[in-house]
Amino acid sequence: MKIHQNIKVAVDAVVFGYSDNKLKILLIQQKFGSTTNKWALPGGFVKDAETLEQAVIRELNEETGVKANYLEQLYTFGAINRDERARVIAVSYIALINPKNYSLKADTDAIDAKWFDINDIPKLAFDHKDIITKGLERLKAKINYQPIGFELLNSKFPFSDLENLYQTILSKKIDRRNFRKKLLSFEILQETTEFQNIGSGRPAKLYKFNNKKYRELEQNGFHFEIKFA
Amino acid sequence: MKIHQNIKVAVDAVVFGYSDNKLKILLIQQKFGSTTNKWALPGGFVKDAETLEQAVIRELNEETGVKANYLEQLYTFGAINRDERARVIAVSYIALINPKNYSLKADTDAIDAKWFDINDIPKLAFDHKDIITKGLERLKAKINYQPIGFELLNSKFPFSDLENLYQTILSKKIDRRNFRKKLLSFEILQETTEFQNIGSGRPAKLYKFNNKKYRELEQNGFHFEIKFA
DNA sequence: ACAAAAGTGTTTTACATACACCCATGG
DNA sequence: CCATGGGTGTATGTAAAACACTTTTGT
Repeated sequence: MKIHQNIKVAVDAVVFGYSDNKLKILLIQQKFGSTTNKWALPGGFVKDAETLEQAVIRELNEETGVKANYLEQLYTFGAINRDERARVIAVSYIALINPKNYSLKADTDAIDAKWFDINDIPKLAFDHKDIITKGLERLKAKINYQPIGFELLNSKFPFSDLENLYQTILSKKIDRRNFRKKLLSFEILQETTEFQNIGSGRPAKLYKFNNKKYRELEQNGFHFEIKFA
Repeated sequence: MKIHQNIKVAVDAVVFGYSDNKLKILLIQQKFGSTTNKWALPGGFVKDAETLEQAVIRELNEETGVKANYLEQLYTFGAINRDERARVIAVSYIALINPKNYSLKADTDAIDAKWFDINDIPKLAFDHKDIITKGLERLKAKINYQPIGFELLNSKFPFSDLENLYQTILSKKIDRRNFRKKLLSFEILQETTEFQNIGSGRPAKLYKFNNKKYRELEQNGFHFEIKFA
């Protein structure tokens, strides 16, 4: 096969995290190199002997030290001049992680990694802003018909966390009673015996997402779906 | 930028058509070359100076002579051995066309192109079967929340065509009265004064999809959505 | 007159929405 | 006892689902 093609393949990850009731994105900064000082999505070139997914996982680990619980291909960006240095197409992914589970290795020699509030993203390299926009759209759409929000929370969480998560991501108020009623009706949340005590207010009962139950229900044709006008 | 990467980038299209009340897919057959006799999705390598989308459009035109009204990126397939000859990643697209608008140029020297019933797909090259599966999933999901079905029909069509299209793609019976009521409630269908007379039965009034009206409504927050258990 | 497809309304059921007060704890 | 956040039920509105007969044409 003699094809003369000079296109490089990269992967980039839009990593979402949730903490302090805010939706965040994980960005890195090359401390040295051609794009110094510009923040960018974690990512890099795919190796000849690894799949796209392996490449994202590897790059994420190398650059930030995190491992995503949830990883999903987002979109492939192929504009001709998205990288001025060469023709590079970027296969992008979205990842969900719980920031509390990792301390970013911001101390390595080459790279700084930080969480940024989704509403306070700095100027980014390449077309990474577009990738984030697309990623956010996907996230907003997806939490309505797949129970992926749990990936952003602690494994045991109070109902209010889940509620705030949805309100934050969708940027809208949701009635507490209706939300709770709906979620509980799915029977994929498991009540624990534990409580969380913040300091003021009544302690909140903690729940767990029952993934096994969810998969069972899914098999039987159940379809997770939330609709809040 | 010195990256030693030996990965080629290709595009492939899952082209859906609808005729004789059947959902079809457009496949090509290399008459000569390494994959002779195996049917495959139309597609090919991306040129250095064209975008991914331009590449699909070009390949589609070269190999089959069709031009898609609707084209949407589907997924990027990056398994390591999906093509035994080299490492090739495939950015796949789905396209919708009305087969009646094109006669396939099955007469060219190198390639045969044919419509295949979705339920009667031959053995395919590479992982093209997987790509079709993914494409079909996307199509099934998407006709429920975007008015793309019209792209598969004549610009003026009887209600029964639309109804059959949905029933065929979703593989389920839909109540005629409820379907009609729902679609009409959106006010994106324009009644024409024409009728279609098949030969037996009462002639059917023809409708047009009012794209302009749809875009207006969309702007005002309207969201096309069909739900049939 | 009959076969074939188009066209048409009403009733029932389920789910989404709207809405406000009491409870348990810490300070 | 007050501030803070957690927990709960009901009534109303709206859209989905179920369901069968009449109309228009060709033969």
